[in-house]
Amino acid sequence: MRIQVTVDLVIFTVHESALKVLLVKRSARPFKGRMEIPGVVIRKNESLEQAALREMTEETSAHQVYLEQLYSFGDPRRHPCNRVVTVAYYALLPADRAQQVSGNGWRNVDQLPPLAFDHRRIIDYAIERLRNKLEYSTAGFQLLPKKFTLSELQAVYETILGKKLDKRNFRKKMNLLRILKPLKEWRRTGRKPARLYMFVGKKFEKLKDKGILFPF
Amino acid sequence: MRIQVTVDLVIFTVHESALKVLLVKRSARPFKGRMEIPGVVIRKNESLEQAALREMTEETSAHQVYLEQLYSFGDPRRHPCNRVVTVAYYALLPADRAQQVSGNGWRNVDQLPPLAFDHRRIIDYAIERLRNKLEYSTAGFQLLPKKFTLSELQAVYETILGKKLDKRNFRKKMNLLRILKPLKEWRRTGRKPARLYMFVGKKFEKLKDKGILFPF
DNA sequence: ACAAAAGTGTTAGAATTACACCCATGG
DNA sequence: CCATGGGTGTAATTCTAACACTTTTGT
Repeated sequence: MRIQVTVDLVIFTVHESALKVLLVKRSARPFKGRMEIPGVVIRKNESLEQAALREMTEETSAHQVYLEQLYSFGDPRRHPCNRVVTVAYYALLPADRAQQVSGNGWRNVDQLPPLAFDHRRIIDYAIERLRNKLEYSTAGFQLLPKKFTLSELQAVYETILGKKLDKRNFRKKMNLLRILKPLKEWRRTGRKPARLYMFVGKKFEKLKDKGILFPF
Repeated sequence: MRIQVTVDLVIFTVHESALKVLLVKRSARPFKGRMEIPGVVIRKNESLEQAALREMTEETSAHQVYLEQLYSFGDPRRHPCNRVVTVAYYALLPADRAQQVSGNGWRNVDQLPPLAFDHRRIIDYAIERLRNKLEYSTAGFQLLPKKFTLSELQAVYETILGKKLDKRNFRKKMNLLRILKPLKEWRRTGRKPARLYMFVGKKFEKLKDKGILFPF
Protein backbone atom coordinates (compact mmCIF):
# COMPACT_ATOMS: atom_id res chain seq x y z
CA MET A 1 0.00 0.00 0.00
CA ARG A 2 1.13 3.50 -0.80
CA ILE A 3 2.34 5.42 2.21
CA GLN A 4 4.52 8.42 2.46
CA VAL A 5 7.05 8.62 5.27
CA THR A 6 8.16 11.99 6.49
CA VAL A 7 10.35 13.24 9.27
CA ASP A 8 9.07 16.23 11.23
CA LEU A 9 11.16 18.30 13.56
CA VAL A 10 10.34 20.06 16.80
CA ILE A 11 13.26 22.42 17.24
CA PHE A 12 13.46 23.99 20.67
CA THR A 13 15.35 26.90 22.00
CA VAL A 14 15.12 29.02 25.12
CA HIS A 15 15.14 32.77 24.79
CA GLU A 16 14.07 35.53 27.12
CA SER A 17 12.76 33.11 29.71
CA ALA A 18 10.53 31.35 27.22
CA LEU A 19 10.62 27.98 25.57
CA LYS A 20 10.31 28.42 21.82
CA VAL A 21 9.84 26.20 18.79
CA LEU A 22 10.73 26.89 15.21
CA LEU A 23 7.74 27.15 12.87
CA VAL A 24 7.59 27.68 9.14
CA LYS A 25 4.76 28.78 6.91
CA ARG A 26 3.22 26.23 4.58
CA SER A 27 3.33 27.21 0.94
CA ALA A 28 1.38 24.25 -0.38
CA ARG A 29 -2.04 22.81 0.16
CA PRO A 30 -3.51 21.50 2.33
CA PHE A 31 -3.27 24.02 5.16
CA LYS A 32 -1.65 26.51 2.79
CA GLY A 33 -0.59 29.58 4.72
CA ARG A 34 -0.73 27.95 8.12
CA MET A 35 2.29 27.48 10.30
CA GLU A 36 3.79 24.03 10.77
CA ILE A 37 6.90 22.43 12.10
CA PRO A 38 9.59 21.74 9.50
CA GLY A 39 9.41 18.37 7.79
CA VAL A 40 10.86 16.42 4.89
CA VAL A 41 9.98 13.35 2.93
CA ILE A 42 12.66 10.75 3.45
CA ARG A 43 14.86 9.91 0.53
CA LYS A 44 15.66 6.56 -0.87
CA ASN A 45 19.02 6.05 0.75
CA GLU A 46 18.92 7.96 3.95
CA SER A 47 18.01 6.81 7.42
CA LEU A 48 15.39 8.52 9.53
CA GLU A 49 18.06 10.25 11.54
CA GLN A 50 19.87 11.41 8.43
CA ALA A 51 16.65 12.89 7.13
CA ALA A 52 16.16 14.67 10.42
CA LEU A 53 19.69 16.04 10.33
CA ARG A 54 19.26 17.12 6.73
CA GLU A 55 16.14 19.06 7.57
CA MET A 56 17.77 20.48 10.67
CA THR A 57 20.68 21.82 8.67
CA GLU A 58 18.38 23.16 6.00
CA GLU A 59 16.30 25.11 8.48
CA THR A 60 18.92 26.30 10.90
CA SER A 61 22.34 25.76 9.29
CA ALA A 62 23.23 24.16 12.58
CA HIS A 63 25.39 21.10 12.97
CA GLN A 64 26.18 19.06 16.03
CA VAL A 65 22.90 19.55 17.77
CA TYR A 66 21.09 17.40 20.26
CA LEU A 67 18.61 15.40 18.21
CA GLU A 68 16.41 12.59 19.40
CA GLN A 69 13.59 10.59 17.95
CA LEU A 70 10.34 11.52 19.64
CA TYR A 71 7.46 9.40 18.39
CA SER A 72 5.81 8.27 15.18
CA PHE A 73 2.40 9.50 14.23
CA GLY A 74 0.39 7.46 11.81
CA ASP A 75 -3.27 8.13 12.21
CA PRO A 76 -4.89 7.60 8.80
CA ARG A 77 -6.72 10.89 9.17
CA ARG A 78 -3.80 13.03 10.21
CA HIS A 79 -3.34 14.13 6.61
CA PRO A 80 -6.58 15.01 4.83
CA CYS A 81 -5.50 13.78 1.40
CA ASN A 82 -2.67 11.26 1.50
CA ARG A 83 -1.59 8.62 3.92
CA VAL A 84 1.45 10.05 5.63
CA VAL A 85 3.27 8.48 8.54
CA THR A 86 5.64 10.88 10.20
CA VAL A 87 8.52 10.10 12.46
CA ALA A 88 8.92 13.09 14.72
CA TYR A 89 12.26 14.17 16.13
CA TYR A 90 13.05 16.95 18.50
CA ALA A 91 16.18 19.04 18.63
CA LEU A 92 17.71 21.48 21.07
CA LEU A 93 19.36 24.56 19.69
CA PRO A 94 21.55 26.71 21.95
CA ALA A 95 20.30 30.24 22.43
CA ASP A 96 23.22 31.88 20.63
CA ARG A 97 22.87 29.69 17.55
CA ALA A 98 19.09 30.10 17.51
CA GLN A 99 19.60 33.83 16.95
CA GLN A 100 21.39 33.15 13.69
CA VAL A 101 18.45 31.29 12.17
CA SER A 102 17.11 33.30 9.28
CA GLY A 103 13.46 34.23 9.14
CA ASN A 104 11.35 34.83 12.17
CA GLY A 105 10.06 31.39 13.00
CA TRP A 106 10.57 31.17 16.75
CA ARG A 107 7.30 31.00 18.65
CA ASN A 108 6.68 30.82 22.33
CA VAL A 109 5.18 27.43 23.12
CA ASP A 110 2.57 29.14 25.27
CA GLN A 111 1.32 31.17 22.32
CA LEU A 112 1.19 28.85 19.38
CA PRO A 113 -0.93 29.82 16.38
CA PRO A 114 -3.21 27.21 14.78
CA LEU A 115 -0.98 24.64 13.16
CA ALA A 116 -1.28 22.33 10.18
CA PHE A 117 -2.07 18.65 10.61
CA ASP A 118 -1.47 17.24 14.09
CA HIS A 119 1.57 19.39 14.63
CA ARG A 120 0.19 20.91 17.76
CA ARG A 121 -0.05 17.49 19.32
CA ILE A 122 3.48 16.66 18.23
CA ILE A 123 4.80 19.78 19.89
CA ASP A 124 2.89 19.08 23.08
CA TYR A 125 4.31 15.61 23.17
CA ALA A 126 7.81 16.97 22.61
CA ILE A 127 7.46 19.41 25.48
CA GLU A 128 6.44 16.62 27.79
CA ARG A 129 9.42 14.55 26.71
CA LEU A 130 11.76 17.47 27.14
CA ARG A 131 10.53 18.08 30.68
CA ASN A 132 11.10 14.48 31.62
CA LYS A 133 14.45 14.35 29.91
CA LEU A 134 15.65 17.37 31.81
CA GLU A 135 15.39 15.47 35.06
CA TYR A 136 17.61 12.56 34.29
CA SER A 137 19.89 13.70 31.51
CA THR A 138 22.10 16.54 30.52
CA ALA A 139 19.71 17.72 27.81
CA GLY A 140 19.40 21.11 29.47
CA PHE A 141 22.98 21.95 28.67
CA GLN A 142 22.30 21.56 24.98
CA LEU A 143 20.19 24.70 25.08
CA LEU A 144 23.05 26.90 26.19
CA PRO A 145 26.14 28.26 24.49
CA LYS A 146 29.45 26.56 25.23
CA LYS A 147 30.11 29.02 28.02
CA PHE A 148 27.35 30.01 30.37
CA THR A 149 26.68 31.24 33.87
CA LEU A 150 24.94 29.21 36.54
CA SER A 151 22.08 31.67 36.55
CA GLU A 152 21.59 31.12 32.84
CA LEU A 153 21.57 27.39 33.38
CA GLN A 154 19.08 27.66 36.18
CA ALA A 155 16.88 29.90 34.03
CA VAL A 156 16.75 27.19 31.36
CA TYR A 157 15.60 24.65 33.92
CA GLU A 158 13.03 27.01 35.36
CA THR A 159 11.69 27.91 31.95
CA ILE A 160 11.21 24.34 30.81
CA LEU A 161 9.94 23.00 34.08
CA GLY A 162 7.74 26.03 34.56
CA LYS A 163 8.65 26.62 38.17
CA LYS A 164 11.16 28.46 40.30
CA LEU A 165 14.10 26.58 41.75
CA ASP A 166 16.12 27.35 44.84
CA LYS A 167 19.41 28.94 43.85
CA ARG A 168 21.51 27.37 46.55
CA ASN A 169 20.14 23.88 46.11
CA PHE A 170 20.53 24.14 42.37
CA ARG A 171 24.16 25.14 42.63
CA LYS A 172 24.92 22.57 45.28
CA LYS A 173 23.56 19.85 43.05
CA MET A 174 25.47 21.03 40.01
CA ASN A 175 28.64 20.98 42.05
CA LEU A 176 27.98 17.43 43.16
CA LEU A 177 27.40 16.25 39.61
CA ARG A 178 30.91 17.22 38.56
CA ILE A 179 29.89 17.92 35.00
CA LEU A 180 30.69 21.63 35.04
CA LYS A 181 34.11 23.13 34.64
CA PRO A 182 34.46 26.61 36.10
CA LEU A 183 36.36 28.89 33.75
CA LYS A 184 38.63 31.80 34.60
CA GLU A 185 36.25 34.07 32.73
CA TRP A 186 33.44 36.23 33.96
CA ARG A 187 30.40 37.66 32.24
CA ARG A 188 29.93 41.35 32.89
CA THR A 189 26.41 41.99 31.66
CA GLY A 190 24.63 42.53 34.95
CA ARG A 191 26.08 44.19 37.98
CA LYS A 192 28.36 41.76 39.71
CA PRO A 193 30.29 39.71 37.12
CA ALA A 194 29.14 36.10 36.89
CA ARG A 195 31.49 33.21 36.51
CA LEU A 196 31.32 31.24 33.26
CA TYR A 197 31.19 27.45 33.15
CA MET A 198 31.54 24.77 30.52
CA PHE A 199 29.72 21.49 30.35
CA VAL A 200 32.26 18.69 30.44
CA GLY A 201 30.15 15.51 30.50
CA LYS A 202 29.45 13.34 27.53
CA LYS A 203 26.84 14.82 25.26
CA PHE A 204 24.08 12.31 25.65
CA GLU A 205 25.07 10.95 29.00
CA LYS A 206 22.32 9.40 31.04
CA LEU A 207 22.93 10.56 34.54
CA LYS A 208 20.54 8.00 35.87
CA ASP A 209 22.93 5.24 34.82
CA LYS A 210 25.43 6.79 37.17
CA GLY A 211 22.88 6.94 39.94
CA ILE A 212 22.58 10.67 39.53
CA LEU A 213 19.30 12.47 39.21
CA PHE A 214 18.33 16.07 39.02
CA PRO A 215 15.99 16.44 41.95
CA PHE A 216 13.94 19.24 40.51
CA MET B 1 9.28 7.25 -3.15
CA ARG B 2 8.11 3.77 -2.46
CA ILE B 3 8.40 2.78 1.19
CA GLN B 4 6.70 0.08 3.10
CA VAL B 5 5.64 0.77 6.67
CA THR B 6 5.34 -2.12 9.08
CA VAL B 7 4.61 -2.46 12.75
CA ASP B 8 6.78 -4.93 14.68
CA LEU B 9 6.00 -6.20 18.11
CA VAL B 10 8.21 -7.11 21.03
CA ILE B 11 5.91 -9.10 23.27
CA PHE B 12 7.28 -9.72 26.73
CA THR B 13 6.30 -12.09 29.44
CA VAL B 14 7.98 -13.34 32.59
CA HIS B 15 8.01 -17.05 33.27
CA GLU B 16 10.13 -19.20 35.54
CA SER B 17 12.27 -16.28 36.60
CA ALA B 18 13.13 -15.35 33.05
CA LEU B 19 12.15 -12.51 30.78
CA LYS B 20 10.86 -13.90 27.51
CA VAL B 21 9.87 -12.56 24.11
CA LEU B 22 7.58 -14.09 21.56
CA LEU B 23 9.30 -15.12 18.33
CA VAL B 24 7.87 -16.59 15.16
CA LYS B 25 9.56 -18.41 12.32
CA ARG B 26 9.82 -16.64 8.97
CA SER B 27 8.23 -18.51 6.12
CA ALA B 28 9.24 -16.11 3.37
CA ARG B 29 12.47 -14.80 2.00
CA PRO B 30 14.65 -13.06 2.91
CA PHE B 31 15.78 -14.73 6.13
CA LYS B 32 13.45 -17.65 5.43
CA GLY B 33 13.51 -20.07 8.33
CA ARG B 34 14.98 -17.60 10.81
CA MET B 35 13.14 -16.42 13.86
CA GLU B 36 11.79 -12.90 14.02
CA ILE B 37 9.45 -10.81 16.09
CA PRO B 38 5.89 -10.64 14.80
CA GLY B 39 5.12 -7.84 12.38
CA VAL B 40 2.47 -6.63 9.98
CA VAL B 41 2.24 -4.23 7.11
CA ILE B 42 -0.09 -1.43 8.03
CA ARG B 43 -3.37 -1.24 6.22
CA LYS B 44 -4.88 1.67 4.48
CA ASN B 45 -7.25 2.78 7.18
CA GLU B 46 -5.68 1.76 10.43
CA SER B 47 -3.47 3.72 12.74
CA LEU B 48 -0.11 2.46 13.90
CA GLU B 49 -1.56 1.47 17.22
CA GLN B 50 -4.45 -0.33 15.61
CA ALA B 51 -2.01 -2.30 13.48
CA ALA B 52 -0.06 -3.21 16.60
CA LEU B 53 -3.22 -4.34 18.36
CA ARG B 54 -4.32 -6.33 15.34
CA GLU B 55 -1.02 -8.18 15.24
CA MET B 56 -1.08 -8.65 18.99
CA THR B 57 -4.49 -10.28 18.84
CA GLU B 58 -3.47 -12.39 15.89
CA GLU B 59 -0.43 -13.77 17.66
CA THR B 60 -1.69 -14.12 21.19
CA SER B 61 -5.49 -13.81 21.11
CA ALA B 62 -4.99 -11.37 23.93
CA HIS B 63 -6.96 -8.17 24.39
CA GLN B 64 -6.47 -5.39 26.86
CA VAL B 65 -2.74 -5.61 27.11
CA TYR B 66 -0.17 -3.02 27.94
CA LEU B 67 1.07 -1.75 24.59
CA GLU B 68 3.42 1.13 23.96
CA GLN B 69 5.24 2.52 20.98
CA LEU B 70 8.94 1.85 21.30
CA TYR B 71 10.87 3.40 18.44
CA SER B 72 10.94 3.58 14.67
CA PHE B 73 13.70 1.93 12.70
CA GLY B 74 14.34 3.15 9.21
CA ASP B 75 17.89 2.41 8.16
CA PRO B 76 17.85 1.97 4.39
CA ARG B 77 19.87 -1.24 4.76
CA ARG B 78 17.79 -2.88 7.47
CA HIS B 79 15.89 -4.82 4.82
CA PRO B 80 18.13 -6.32 2.13
CA CYS B 81 15.61 -5.95 -0.71
CA ASN B 82 12.96 -3.32 -0.06
CA ARG B 83 12.85 -0.09 1.81
CA VAL B 84 10.92 -0.85 4.97
CA VAL B 85 10.42 1.52 7.86
CA THR B 86 9.13 -0.24 10.94
CA VAL B 87 7.44 1.28 13.92
CA ALA B 88 8.23 -1.01 16.83
CA TYR B 89 5.86 -1.47 19.75
CA TYR B 90 6.32 -3.51 22.86
CA ALA B 91 3.67 -5.30 24.85
CA LEU B 92 3.47 -6.93 28.25
CA LEU B 93 1.57 -10.18 28.56
CA PRO B 94 0.69 -11.54 32.00
CA ALA B 95 2.21 -14.91 32.79
CA ASP B 96 -1.11 -16.75 32.90
CA ARG B 97 -2.23 -15.46 29.53
CA ALA B 98 1.16 -16.09 27.99
CA GLN B 99 0.71 -19.80 28.66
CA GLN B 100 -2.34 -19.85 26.44
CA VAL B 101 -0.45 -18.64 23.39
CA SER B 102 -0.35 -21.41 20.81
CA GLY B 103 2.93 -22.56 19.39
CA ASN B 104 6.18 -22.47 21.26
CA GLY B 105 7.48 -19.05 20.53
CA TRP B 106 8.63 -17.83 23.93
CA ARG B 107 12.37 -17.38 24.14
CA ASN B 108 14.49 -16.30 27.01
CA VAL B 109 15.99 -12.92 26.19
CA ASP B 110 19.37 -14.18 27.38
CA GLN B 111 19.36 -16.96 24.82
CA LEU B 112 18.08 -15.49 21.60
CA PRO B 113 18.74 -17.31 18.35
CA PRO B 114 19.99 -15.36 15.32
CA LEU B 115 17.14 -13.14 14.21
CA ALA B 116 16.00 -11.69 10.92
CA PHE B 117 16.69 -8.08 9.99
CA ASP B 118 17.57 -5.80 12.90
CA HIS B 119 15.17 -7.53 15.23
CA ARG B 120 17.85 -8.30 17.76
CA ARG B 121 18.53 -4.62 18.11
CA ILE B 122 14.83 -3.88 18.46
CA ILE B 123 14.53 -6.39 21.28
CA ASP B 124 17.59 -5.01 23.05
CA TYR B 125 16.13 -1.55 22.84
CA ALA B 126 12.80 -2.79 24.19
CA ILE B 127 14.50 -4.43 27.16
CA GLU B 128 16.25 -1.21 28.00
CA ARG B 129 12.98 0.68 27.82
CA LEU B 130 11.20 -1.88 29.95
CA ARG B 131 13.87 -1.64 32.64
CA ASN B 132 13.56 2.11 32.77
CA LYS B 133 9.79 2.00 32.71
CA LEU B 134 9.70 -0.34 35.64
CA GLU B 135 11.22 2.30 37.85
CA TYR B 136 8.70 5.04 37.39
CA SER B 137 5.53 3.36 36.24
CA THR B 138 3.28 0.50 37.08
CA ALA B 139 4.36 -1.47 34.01
CA GLY B 140 5.52 -4.34 36.19
CA PHE B 141 1.98 -5.14 37.24
CA GLN B 142 1.00 -5.74 33.64
CA LEU B 143 3.13 -8.87 33.62
CA LEU B 144 1.15 -10.53 36.38
CA PRO B 145 -2.31 -12.09 36.59
CA LYS B 146 -5.05 -10.06 38.22
CA LYS B 147 -4.31 -11.66 41.55
CA PHE B 148 -0.75 -12.21 42.64
CA THR B 149 1.43 -12.54 45.70
CA LEU B 150 4.02 -10.02 46.75
CA SER B 151 6.74 -12.59 46.13
CA GLU B 152 5.56 -13.02 42.59
CA LEU B 153 5.59 -9.28 42.09
CA GLN B 154 9.05 -8.99 43.51
CA ALA B 155 10.23 -11.82 41.27
CA VAL B 156 9.06 -9.89 38.21
CA TYR B 157 11.04 -6.87 39.29
CA GLU B 158 14.11 -8.95 40.04
CA THR B 159 13.91 -10.75 36.74
CA ILE B 160 13.65 -7.64 34.63
CA LEU B 161 16.14 -5.60 36.57
CA GLY B 162 18.49 -8.55 36.79
CA LYS B 163 19.25 -8.14 40.45
CA LYS B 164 18.01 -9.23 43.85
CA LEU B 165 15.89 -6.86 45.88
CA ASP B 166 15.45 -6.68 49.62
CA LYS B 167 12.16 -8.25 50.59
CA ARG B 168 11.35 -5.91 53.44
CA ASN B 169 12.22 -2.75 51.58
CA PHE B 170 10.26 -3.92 48.58
CA ARG B 171 7.13 -4.59 50.63
CA LYS B 172 7.48 -1.39 52.57
CA LYS B 173 7.60 0.60 49.35
CA MET B 174 4.62 -1.22 47.87
CA ASN B 175 2.65 -0.44 50.99
CA LEU B 176 3.51 3.22 50.77
CA LEU B 177 2.43 3.43 47.15
CA ARG B 178 -1.12 2.46 48.01
CA ILE B 179 -1.71 0.79 44.67
CA LEU B 180 -2.19 -2.73 45.98
CA LYS B 181 -5.36 -4.06 47.51
CA PRO B 182 -4.86 -7.05 49.81
CA LEU B 183 -7.45 -9.73 49.19
CA LYS B 184 -8.95 -12.17 51.62
CA GLU B 185 -7.50 -14.98 49.56
CA TRP B 186 -4.33 -16.93 49.94
CA ARG B 187 -2.26 -18.94 47.51
CA ARG B 188 -1.34 -22.36 48.83
CA THR B 189 1.33 -23.53 46.39
CA GLY B 190 4.40 -23.31 48.62
CA ARG B 191 4.47 -24.04 52.31
CA LYS B 192 3.06 -21.11 54.14
CA PRO B 193 0.09 -19.66 52.21
CA ALA B 194 0.81 -16.30 50.61
CA ARG B 195 -1.65 -13.49 50.55
CA LEU B 196 -3.01 -12.41 47.17
CA TYR B 197 -3.16 -8.80 46.06
CA MET B 198 -4.75 -6.85 43.26
CA PHE B 199 -3.37 -3.84 41.48
CA VAL B 200 -5.77 -0.94 41.94
CA GLY B 201 -4.02 2.01 40.27
CA LYS B 202 -4.78 3.30 36.83
CA LYS B 203 -3.33 1.12 34.14
CA PHE B 204 -0.82 3.45 32.61
CA GLU B 205 -0.34 5.69 35.58
CA LYS B 206 2.93 7.52 35.77
CA LEU B 207 3.93 7.34 39.35
CA LYS B 208 6.50 10.00 38.82
CA ASP B 209 3.74 12.51 38.24
CA LYS B 210 2.59 11.80 41.76
CA GLY B 211 6.08 12.20 43.09
CA ILE B 212 6.41 8.48 43.55
CA LEU B 213 9.34 6.49 42.30
CA PHE B 214 10.37 2.91 42.68
CA PRO B 215 13.76 3.16 44.25
CA PHE B 216 15.10 -0.12 42.93
C1' DA C 1 10.73 -32.13 63.38
C1' DC C 2 12.36 -30.17 59.45
C1' DA C 3 12.54 -27.63 55.08
C1' DA C 4 10.75 -23.81 52.59
C1' DA C 5 8.75 -19.65 51.68
C1' DA C 6 5.89 -15.88 54.15
C1' DG C 7 5.92 -12.24 56.86
C1' DT C 8 7.59 -8.36 59.79
C1' DG C 9 10.88 -3.17 62.18
C1' DT C 10 14.72 -0.67 63.23
C1' DT C 11 18.58 2.05 62.53
C1' DA C 12 22.41 4.56 60.20
C1' DG C 13 23.48 7.17 56.43
C1' DA C 14 22.30 9.90 52.39
C1' DA C 15 19.59 13.07 49.91
C1' DT C 16 16.32 16.69 49.79
C1' DT C 17 14.33 20.82 51.19
C1' DA C 18 13.73 25.20 53.37
C1' DC C 19 15.73 29.28 54.44
C1' DA C 20 18.72 34.72 54.72
C1' DC C 21 22.43 37.42 54.25
C1' DC C 22 26.77 39.58 52.23
C1' DC C 23 29.32 40.90 47.86
C1' DA C 24 30.78 43.30 43.68
C1' DT C 25 29.62 46.23 40.24
C1' DG C 26 27.37 50.03 37.27
C1' DG C 27 24.73 53.84 37.29
C1' DC D 1 25.07 55.23 47.81
C1' DC D 2 21.86 52.34 46.04
C1' DA D 3 19.81 48.87 43.05
C1' DT D 4 20.76 44.53 40.92
C1' DG D 5 21.92 40.03 40.41
C1' DG D 6 26.00 36.91 42.16
C1' DG D 7 27.35 34.12 45.48
C1' DT D 8 27.47 31.21 49.82
C1' DG D 9 26.07 27.22 54.49
C1' DT D 10 23.29 24.93 57.86
C1' DA D 11 19.72 22.44 60.05
C1' DA D 12 15.40 19.63 59.86
C1' DT D 13 13.28 16.22 57.43
C1' DT D 14 12.58 12.53 54.41
C1' DC D 15 14.17 8.66 51.88
C1' DT D 16 17.13 4.80 51.16
C1' DA D 17 19.58 0.75 52.31
C1' DA D 18 21.25 -2.69 55.26
C1' DC D 19 20.11 -6.17 58.19
C1' DA D 20 17.69 -11.37 61.05
C1' DC D 21 14.40 -13.67 63.07
C1' DT D 22 9.60 -15.77 63.71
C1' DT D 23 5.51 -17.95 61.47
C1' DT D 24 3.01 -21.26 58.91
C1' DT D 25 2.46 -25.05 56.36
C1' DG D 26 3.45 -29.76 53.79
C1' DT D 27 6.16 -33.67 53.91
